[in-house]
Amino acid sequence: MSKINVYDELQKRILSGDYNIKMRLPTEEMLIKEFDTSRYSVRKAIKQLVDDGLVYSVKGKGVVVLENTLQSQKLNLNLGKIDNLQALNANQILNRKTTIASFKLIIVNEKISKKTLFPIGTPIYLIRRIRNVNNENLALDINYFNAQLIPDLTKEIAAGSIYQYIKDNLQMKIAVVKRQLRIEPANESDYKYLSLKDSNCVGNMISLAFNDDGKQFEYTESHFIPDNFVFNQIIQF
Amino acid sequence: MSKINVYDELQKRILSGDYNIKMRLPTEEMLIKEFDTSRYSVRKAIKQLVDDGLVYSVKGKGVVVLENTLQSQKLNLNLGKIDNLQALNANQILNRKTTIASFKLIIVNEKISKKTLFPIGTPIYLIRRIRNVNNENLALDINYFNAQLIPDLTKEIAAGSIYQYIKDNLQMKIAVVKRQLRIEPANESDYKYLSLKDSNCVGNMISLAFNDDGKQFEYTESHFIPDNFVFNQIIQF
DNA sequence: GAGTGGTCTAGACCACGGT
DNA sequence: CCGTGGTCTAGACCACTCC
Repeated sequence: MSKINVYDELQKRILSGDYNIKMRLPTEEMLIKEFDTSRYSVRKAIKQLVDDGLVYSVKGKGVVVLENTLQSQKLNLNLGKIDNLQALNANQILNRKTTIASFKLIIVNEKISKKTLFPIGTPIYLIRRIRNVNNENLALDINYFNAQLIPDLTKEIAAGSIYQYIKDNLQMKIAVVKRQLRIEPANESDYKYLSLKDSNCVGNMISLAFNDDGKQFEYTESHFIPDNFVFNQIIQF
Repeated sequence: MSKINVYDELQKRILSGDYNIKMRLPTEEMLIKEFDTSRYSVRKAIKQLVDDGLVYSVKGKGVVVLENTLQSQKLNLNLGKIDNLQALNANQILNRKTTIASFKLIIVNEKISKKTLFPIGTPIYLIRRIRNVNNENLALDINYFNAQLIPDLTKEIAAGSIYQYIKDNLQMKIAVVKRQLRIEPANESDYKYLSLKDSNCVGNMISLAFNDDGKQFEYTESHFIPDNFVFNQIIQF
């Protein structure tokens, strides 16, 4: 009999409501016995469930199952881990298209350096891409890629997935992405490129991406039209 | 000689640039020796640094220090852990005021239940509060508190901090808050209560709060005017 | 006081990166 | 191959909750 994964099994039970009545998980000791494993493994699984926002550990009390796990899970279809466009609601997108609005190789000056955190003098690809879904221009991505770390970019690559290129062709590992979201008045190019309709604001998601050498290889601003994306967060106290 | 905290010490060194040149932390074994502690404690400290977005662990390679830690830390003055208003940029707020726009005790109907996830029939306090900072109405909070879990609310309490009341008077522990942020067209009450100026959009931060029994005691929508708050996130791959 | 999760130690083996 | 971080086990003690 092969060992089953503690996390998968507990998640399944929680989501199917097996623990809803008493609002508690079995104690660590009971889980150790049931799954015939060590305390380390049980605690690792519980830690994952806590990160998912399904349960909460209380010292001296037990592991509490949060209410409305099923419904509030919908809140938590986390904006994926890959491409920036995935910040959009990815449900049944029928027809998506990427258009290159501009593609340049430039050198970082003081102004750009201040914004992107790239050192002055760094060569970078500056790419503006329009994300069209079902005939609406939902997002304008303004990418700054360090050309020393991400060399030989072309319009053709940019029309597809640059992240795919980074992983498959350059075999570079993406380690961490830091993001900040703000709401801003739409600027000239937002009006030009986005299907803003009556809105005069955009969401601006700023991303800094780092590879596994700790080097920042990307600064990106994604300008989104309202009503088309969500941003989730779980805070533990 | 009392033991120093591994996390605090490593964080201090990273932020002061001690490891920037080689972009690596010492190996776990070296840290175990230096701090005269167990591998568990060293790994716990590193885990915290990873969560802070300061470093990244790579198997077979080491713990890599991310570039621009100081600058991108600014990105990461995480929207605090307490009251919803802290989603605002909290720098040097001179003069803040809360005004109660409405205060009602109502019973959850089907429509409200669908939105708030409270069961139909639950008594709730429905409170609308205007957050005024330096003579601008920056946010409109629409709170739904389960009146069985948060009893005896008054306008006076609501004019101050309800979270303070929950913790100090009710001695209830807040366990988890799940949040979702969207951008929406401003509605009638947004125009009425907020200093929107020319903008016709608001940020809408939806919060579900749970106590340490796993019960959801709050559903809140915070409507913010643009340009006045940020939302941060760190994603590990 | 009994039972719970949180911290910590000591040790083993595995999987991956770079030489 | 060696050195790295990742996983896992077994066991001890601490801090908190609740009766």
